[in-house]
Amino acid sequence: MAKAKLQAPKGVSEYVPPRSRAFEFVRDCLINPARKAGYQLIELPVFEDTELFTRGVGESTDVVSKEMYTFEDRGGRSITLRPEGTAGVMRAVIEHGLDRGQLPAKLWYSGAFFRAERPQAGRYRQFYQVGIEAIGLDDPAIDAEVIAIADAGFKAIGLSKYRLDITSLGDAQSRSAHRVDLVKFIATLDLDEATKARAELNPLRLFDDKRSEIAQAMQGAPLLMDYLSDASRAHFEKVKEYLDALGISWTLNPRMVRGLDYYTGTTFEFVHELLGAQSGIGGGGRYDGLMAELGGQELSGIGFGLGVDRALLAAEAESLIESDDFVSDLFIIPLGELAKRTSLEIAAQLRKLGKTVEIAFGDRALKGAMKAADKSGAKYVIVLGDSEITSGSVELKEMKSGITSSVTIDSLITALSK
RNA sequence: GUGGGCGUAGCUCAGCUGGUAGAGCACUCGGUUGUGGUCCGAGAUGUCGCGGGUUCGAGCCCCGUCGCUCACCCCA
Repeated sequence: MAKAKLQAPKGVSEYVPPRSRAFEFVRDCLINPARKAGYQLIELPVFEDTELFTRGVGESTDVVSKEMYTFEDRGGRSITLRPEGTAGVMRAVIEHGLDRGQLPAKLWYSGAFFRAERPQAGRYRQFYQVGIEAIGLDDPAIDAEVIAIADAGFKAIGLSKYRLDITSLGDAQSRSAHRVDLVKFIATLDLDEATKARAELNPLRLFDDKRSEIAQAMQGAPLLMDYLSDASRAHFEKVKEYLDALGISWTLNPRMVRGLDYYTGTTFEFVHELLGAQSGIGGGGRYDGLMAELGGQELSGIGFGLGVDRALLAAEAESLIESDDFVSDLFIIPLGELAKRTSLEIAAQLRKLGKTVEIAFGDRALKGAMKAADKSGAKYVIVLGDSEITSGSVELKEMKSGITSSVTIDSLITALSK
């Protein structure tokens, strides 16, 4: 194409019809379980003070060190397009005193997030997540419920070819004991400079390296799971027990690593089998130090982020998406100027009563309009001309059967509701 | 940041050892004066990503460039 042609910025996900319908469906499936569990909407800005993320997410993470969209606003403040949801929710909870009321505070959100990465299948620079956060309760039962809510979302879509990985990162005590031994172990490995630097920032990251020589070398590394304090272990055992009781199958993955520094205790990840390299469709965990880190009270929290784009990709990979699940109740074809006006009135009436109504504007040939009606998937069609308006009755055609019946315009609503 | 693949109509793609573009789908109109799906006919749509080079001649070969895509690092 010519270079003057405008196009979307690199690596963003866009959803246009008809696929946008599937996107909407997937997103709603992921949101509804949270609503049913008493979580309430929190709608936040897509940009925040950069410091929120450097402090909240952690400077050692790739997300913060090289993937943030950061810029200066006109007042010279450093602003960043949100790369994830939890930090912003914590900020708002503290700012609005939601942590002073009934606990836990249970919130859900849905929207766009941004990371300046090299795009690939299932990884976009602007992507969509649905997330929840439960703040102020460290009962293992809520860990299980949070996981169950995510699972219910995926199941509502119809997904089945995925697994749930869980582990516990323990409390601060558990982690520092493990870290000492892990660092010692890593020091015995022969690593390139970049990997060494990464290990220094967060040695756990090496567990997630996909290069086979690294994975092999890490086989004998000490596992955090073996360093859990009694309290952390007991908490984690309970979580597993509750998941079993819920009939949610899980896989213990002691090598699982999450990319954000705030995670503690229970962490989990949903991995889909049919996706490419970016197979994580959702994940989350506890973040018991985050509130305090951001200047709030010492409150624990747990939450998840689910990838809407990836869940859609997964649904398509499992052939779950029906191409035409949207249908209008009625399609009106007006013939002439008066009919056009009357159509608008009829449509407005019926829409007020809850019907989905489309009108074929543009004075096209009747055959073309019928074709458009057919394509739209409308259940019924009426042709509205002068004779119909004067007589007050129309031929209501049921598209599927082709049968028409004569009904008065005033009784359309009852005819459509049959 | 690193590596591979690919750029031809709105979409999916074909285009032979170089001879200045084609199919299917979709779209519009007609066959059928105010009733869709099938069928038949007609029509519209391209600076072959862009720039340069080789050649009598480039969609095809060469160089550059931009874009897309997949993978690595990492993540939803």
